[in-house]
Amino acid sequence: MTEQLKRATISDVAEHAGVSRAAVSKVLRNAYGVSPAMRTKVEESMTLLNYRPLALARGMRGNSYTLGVFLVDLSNTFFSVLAEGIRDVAEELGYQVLIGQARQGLDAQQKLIEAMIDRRMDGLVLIAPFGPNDELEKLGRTIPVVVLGRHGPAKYFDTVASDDIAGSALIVDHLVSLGHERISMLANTQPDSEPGMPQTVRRHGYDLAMEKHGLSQWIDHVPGRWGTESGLEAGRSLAARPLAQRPSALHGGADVAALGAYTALFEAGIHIPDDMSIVGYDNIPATGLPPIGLSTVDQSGVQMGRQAAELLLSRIEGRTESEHVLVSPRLIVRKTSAPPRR
Amino acid sequence: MTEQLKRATISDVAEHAGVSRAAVSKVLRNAYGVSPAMRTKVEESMTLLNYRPLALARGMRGNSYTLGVFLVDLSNTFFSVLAEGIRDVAEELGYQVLIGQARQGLDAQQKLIEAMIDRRMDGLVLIAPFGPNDELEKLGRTIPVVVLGRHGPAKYFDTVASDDIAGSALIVDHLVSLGHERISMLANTQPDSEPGMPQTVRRHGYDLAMEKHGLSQWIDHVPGRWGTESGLEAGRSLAARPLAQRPSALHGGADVAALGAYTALFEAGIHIPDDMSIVGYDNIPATGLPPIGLSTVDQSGVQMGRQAAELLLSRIEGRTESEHVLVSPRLIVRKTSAPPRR
DNA sequence: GGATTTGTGTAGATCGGTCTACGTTTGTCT
DNA sequence: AGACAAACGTAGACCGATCTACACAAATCC
Repeated sequence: MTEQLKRATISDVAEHAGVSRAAVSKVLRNAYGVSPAMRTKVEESMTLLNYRPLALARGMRGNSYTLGVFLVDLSNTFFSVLAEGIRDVAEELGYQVLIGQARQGLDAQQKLIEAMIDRRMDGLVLIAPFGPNDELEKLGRTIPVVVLGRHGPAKYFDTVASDDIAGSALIVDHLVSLGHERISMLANTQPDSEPGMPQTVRRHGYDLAMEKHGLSQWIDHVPGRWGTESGLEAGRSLAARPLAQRPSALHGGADVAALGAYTALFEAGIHIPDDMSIVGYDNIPATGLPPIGLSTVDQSGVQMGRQAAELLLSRIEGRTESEHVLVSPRLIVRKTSAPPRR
Repeated sequence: MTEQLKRATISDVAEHAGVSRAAVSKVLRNAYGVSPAMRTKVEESMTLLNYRPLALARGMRGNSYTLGVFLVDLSNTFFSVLAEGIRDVAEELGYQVLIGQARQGLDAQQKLIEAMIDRRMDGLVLIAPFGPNDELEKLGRTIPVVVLGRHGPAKYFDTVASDDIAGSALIVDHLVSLGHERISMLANTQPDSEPGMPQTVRRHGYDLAMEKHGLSQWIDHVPGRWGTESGLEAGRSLAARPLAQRPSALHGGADVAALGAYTALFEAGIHIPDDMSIVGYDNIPATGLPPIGLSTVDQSGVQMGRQAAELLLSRIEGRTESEHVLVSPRLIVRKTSAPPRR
């Protein structure tokens, strides 16, 4: 049984190359003041000794070369697509992405963010965080932060979001063009909703679009949160309404909720789209399964993830004025939206 | 604009409490040699100064209190359920779980694992890793490792897996009891398959079950990998077969693949379950959507995740003999399995 | 040709914890 | 009472990098 070989440290490399530790460190960081001769000499020793710098130790003074991605819900596959986009960009620049998943609740979120700070991550991407904008501003003054899914403006962090006003308009326009008038929306009415959160903006976009079409009288927010569970409940509550008070079409708010509602309505014998049209939002993979074929709005998650990573890295490099990116959504018509039967 | 307050260090706490840094460290680690008086004194100072130990610095000598979860595919929602189980247990014991997602390929996997080691994680849970068992054994001698989804035996790491032999038998028994004889299986035929991998064991379980029922002549492995893409292709290849060579039922191997096949067959006009029955494996959320209702095998992911975390933590505490846990799967009959039409 | 600048390399402090070794006090046993 | 062990607390090295300050040599300037 061979003894576990001790891994090489920067001192080992320095000794082997016959230079100082500081010199090796410079090579490692591509810092100024290294002659070509020295660089090759050191690099040879590094490969020879199979040296890998200990990211942990680097983090003590310099960068940890680690980015944290904060998520609430790993089972929302849209979020995992975002995470992929982030990873792709980060890896190209030698950063490692580590994902943390928080339990529900503001407390758990705070804990996880602290845990990431305590591990000296160089920056954070927050995907659909809860909580007031103030808190995020405070956080943004402590560590570089990009928030994915919340709209700007913000002073101390960047944002990348889908243009949710436009997205809601796409949905309402589409449904109206099919002949619908009575269009409800699954509105995320979490108690701590803030301006800029997608639920707030999408709801507002829905209101605006309805007004634009002269359908203000039919504006109807079905309360709940955006998750499968809550979508189920919302669907049941719709099914329980007397026929005369039931909408002919539904803006699902988010795919996970829309699919939940779909499920509940289906189980109640309400046929989609004959009895009711449904359009979701996010274009998660499950929406494409053909027996379902949920019409939805696509936000090109990978692209958004890449954008977020680029912003975060440039912020780590020193940029201080905040930037706010809006991505144009795209309507995807499948099988759950059709003219009302009437 | 208030200046960002510097965070308190262990020295600040020590000074405030009028004790040595070593003493504070002892309190922090619940180490031996702390009087009750001293403990309360130190703890008061800690809360007063709002002190949080820097996990990064702790990792330099002691534990980093961080567990790494390695994943290949974040969009496989079964994996995210596992991750939740791991997190729940780890958090109770003061460990933080961070998830790393690798690109496809052995190289990318190796890189990610190294990155986790370089961040001094205290232990790793590998979910469905690629690669030969030897490599994992070598890894297990470097750092505590639990492999989720691969069967034992193994000397230097623990495993938690579904009893895939039993799971495959559940599927075949169920289909046979419905009257099927010609039962094919989507067999994951990745080039680097190793004994102990779920794809290997489930395929073997299928073979055994078919033999048990005297159906050896119908054993049929449809080649591919386990992913939506590959499932689609497999489904198309099945649809392209002349009717006489088409199975009447399909063991999907894994839900993601089964849903892919479902999609392709559906699009080819083959109706499920009238023309063909399909049973998946994993019970991912999408299988429960009512218009689909994929029959499948449940492995209680949260439970498996919890088990894995418990094993990892006990290994970190010093256990050295490996343990291998097998979780009993459970058949879930929904709507995609029915008697053959004939 | 002396002064200044530029390029290259090093010594040693530093980050914020943990750990070992040891000194001091207190308690227990004969 | 003296010997010995247990309990408690501290000093200071240590983990593996980065970073600041500075020394020295070569190149450039007037």
